[in-house]
Order: sequence, then structure tokens, then C-alpha cells
Amino acid sequence: MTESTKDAEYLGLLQNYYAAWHSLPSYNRLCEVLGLASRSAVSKVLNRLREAGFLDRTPDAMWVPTAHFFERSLAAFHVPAGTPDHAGEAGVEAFAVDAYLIPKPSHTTLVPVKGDSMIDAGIFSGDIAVVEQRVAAQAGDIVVAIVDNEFTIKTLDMERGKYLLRPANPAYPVIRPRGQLELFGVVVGLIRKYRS
Amino acid sequence: MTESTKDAEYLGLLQNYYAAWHSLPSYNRLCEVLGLASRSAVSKVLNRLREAGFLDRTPDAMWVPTAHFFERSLAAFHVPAGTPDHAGEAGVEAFAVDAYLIPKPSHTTLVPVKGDSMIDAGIFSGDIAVVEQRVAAQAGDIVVAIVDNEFTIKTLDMERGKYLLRPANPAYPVIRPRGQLELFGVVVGLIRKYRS
DNA sequence: TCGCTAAGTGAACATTTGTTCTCTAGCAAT
DNA sequence: ATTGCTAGAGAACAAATGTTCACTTAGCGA
Repeated sequence: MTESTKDAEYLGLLQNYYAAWHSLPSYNRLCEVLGLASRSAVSKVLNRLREAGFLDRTPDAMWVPTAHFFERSLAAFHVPAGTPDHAGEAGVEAFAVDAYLIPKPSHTTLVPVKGDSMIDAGIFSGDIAVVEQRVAAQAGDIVVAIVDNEFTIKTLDMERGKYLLRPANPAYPVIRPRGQLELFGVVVGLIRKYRS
Repeated sequence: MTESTKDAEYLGLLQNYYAAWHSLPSYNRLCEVLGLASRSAVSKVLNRLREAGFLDRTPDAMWVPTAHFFERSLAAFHVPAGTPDHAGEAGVEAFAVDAYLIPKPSHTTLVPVKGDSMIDAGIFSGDIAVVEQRVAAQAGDIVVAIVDNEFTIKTLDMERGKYLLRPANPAYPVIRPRGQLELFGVVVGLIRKYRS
């Protein structure tokens, strides 16, 4: 059961539509989106995509995307090294962004980054930090801490048995908490979006 | 115009349903999900949520969640001691990450980054670049280009009408393509994962 | 060339959809 | 109490839904 080229194209169109609207359209709309003239053809396409594992149905028979639907192609080559052989573009594998970045959704929060105190660590203002909430961390972890009632992102370090928060920017001072260090969570990932 | 407590509850139920199925149910199903007996009540709830900015409709009048729908306030979490002023910034719910980063799934590839030639731009070895494949780009864009049969990620710039590729690391030279510059795509996002 | 298969068309169908209307119950303010 | 207001119930409706059927077309191998 080879994945048909045409169906892959249909899947791409569906993914684009879903990315724009966060929802799958009705059959009538699908005719336009997929470039088909009849709803019965749409029905067949959807059933094929379900058999391929990209779609599923709710108990109410509504079409919904599966985890496979959200997988993206991950280029096998590295940048800049590597041998492109880009004609084939072979060796792309599936990659689910959400599952990769957020293994524990219930304990994870996305925190917008403000300020440039971690600029040398490649964390810029406007980035979004993926924060796993927990109370314990190790020296070397990048953490979200609460200092003077404000959230701040810094590298956690230890000096003579006491924790301190180290910025990654020489223009900022090291923070040595007076009492207990209040930890919001550990930064486990980073998201950045370019352009608007 | 106060945000009703009941509506907030309805919104939560909707968010739960959406988290489970990645789709909004039909009115009949919504009656069960929201605990209402009549579809007209459902209609009113949805319209209220639209006015509050959590829902919208496609041109085909289908209900879809808006960006607000996916937002989750930091304040919703228990923060140990104190009320940090997080300046009204809000987190985004986990499953929206994918849609946030990848507006055009079918033209997007994820490319692992190797090397430190873009380190000053906050792009490190091991990061994953979100690359939108296209042939045109503007000066200032970070692009994935093909130079000497190798993929490379650099900032695109123009000098005297000719394109050149500028690294974000003084240790690397500017690349001035001899002939035509071959573009693989434009970097529209970045993903980084800390620790394993 | 002949068939075979799969993909797409177009019409018909009973259901279901979402909307609109009127009506009732609860709540708040006076 | 009475008045107003809103949330929700319930019925009625035209319109749209998704499925099924028989039919056409295109591609492929023998």
C-alpha cells in the first residue's frame, strides 16, 4: 500500500487548511480546497487518509486529525555540512514538533522572554521559553525564578553551597538571592519565530 | 460586558474537548459537552464566546478557535509566594506550538543546524530551523542556501545589486556566490531543546 | 490491444445541521 | 412585590450535510 503521490498532495492541502483555521472544513469546502468536483471523491480521499493513519473520526463521526497529521518532515542532512543530494531529498523523516518540545504538557508552560539578559545563551527578547514547572533544578540549568516578585530567566549556579542566578550577558549582575530561591521551573526548550 | 463565570466554564469545557480531538464538535454534541439541553442555548454560548474573542467563524460559517482560545495565563498556575507582575503576557497552550511555528505545513521542512556560524544570531549547533521552502527572499532574511553543493544557513544581504551570504560570527567569512545563488528556503522559526 | 483496477463524477437520499422564534425560570435592583 | 434582564428550553424550519449508488475516465500490465 504505497503512499500515493496524489494523496500526499491532498494531505498537504489539508494540513495547510488546518494550520490556517485549526479545523477541518466541511465536504463542500473540501471540494474547493482539494480541487475535487464531487463530495463523494472527498469522502474517498478522507477514507484513504484515515487508512494511512493521518485522520480519524470522533464517536460522532466527525473527521479529526491524528498525531501523524501533525508530523513534519525533518531534513536528513545537516547544515552547513553534509552532502545535499537535494534532487532526491531522500531520507526525510517524520517529526512532531509538539511532542518533541513538550513531553509533559500538564507541567509545561510557555513563557515569553523579555529582555536581553540571556543573549549570550542564544535566548533573545521575543523568544518563547518552554518551561517545565518543578521546584528542583541542578546547577547549570536555565531556570525561571521568581526574584522580587518578578519572573526572570537565568542560569542556575552554585557557589559555596548557595544558589545564585547568572545572566548570560556581561551587562547584567549576578543575582544572589537573600533567602530561599523561589523556582518557577526549568527551561527545557526554546521557540523563536522570525518575521511577522 | 463582564466575562461571565459560566461562560468561562463553557470555554474550559470547549478547550478540553478541543485538546482531546483537535476539533470543535457539532451543536448536538456540544449540548452534551457543555451540559445544555437545547441547541439554541449552544448557539448563544458560542456567539458570546465569539464576542469575547475566543471563537471565530470561517467564511463557510464553521466555528473555529482563535488565538485567544489557546492562550493560557501564567496566573492560572500556582506561583509560590507572591503575585509576580508578568505584565499581562500570556502563555500559549502546548498544542498550538505547531501551528504557531508552521503556517504552511506542506512547504515547510525542519532542518537540524550544525556549526556555529550563526551564533551571534542566537542560532546554535543542535537547534532545529523551521524552513519555508521558496526561491525568493529579501535582504535581511535568514536563509538556507546551497553553496558548492552544501547547505548553509546564513543571513541574506545585498551589496551593489549582488546577493551575498553573511554569517553571524566574525570567525567566518562572508560568502559571495559566483553565479546564481541557489536558495533552499527561508528560516521562519527556530526550535531548541535543552538537556536530553 | 484488451481488460482490470482505482480515482473521480454526478445525482439521489434520509439525516442532521444551525438558526430563529416564542416561552419560562432565575436573578438583581428598586 | 414588581420590574427588567438574561440564560436556557423547546419546537419548527430551510438548508446543508455525508453517504451511497451507478457511471465515466485514466493508468497499467499482460
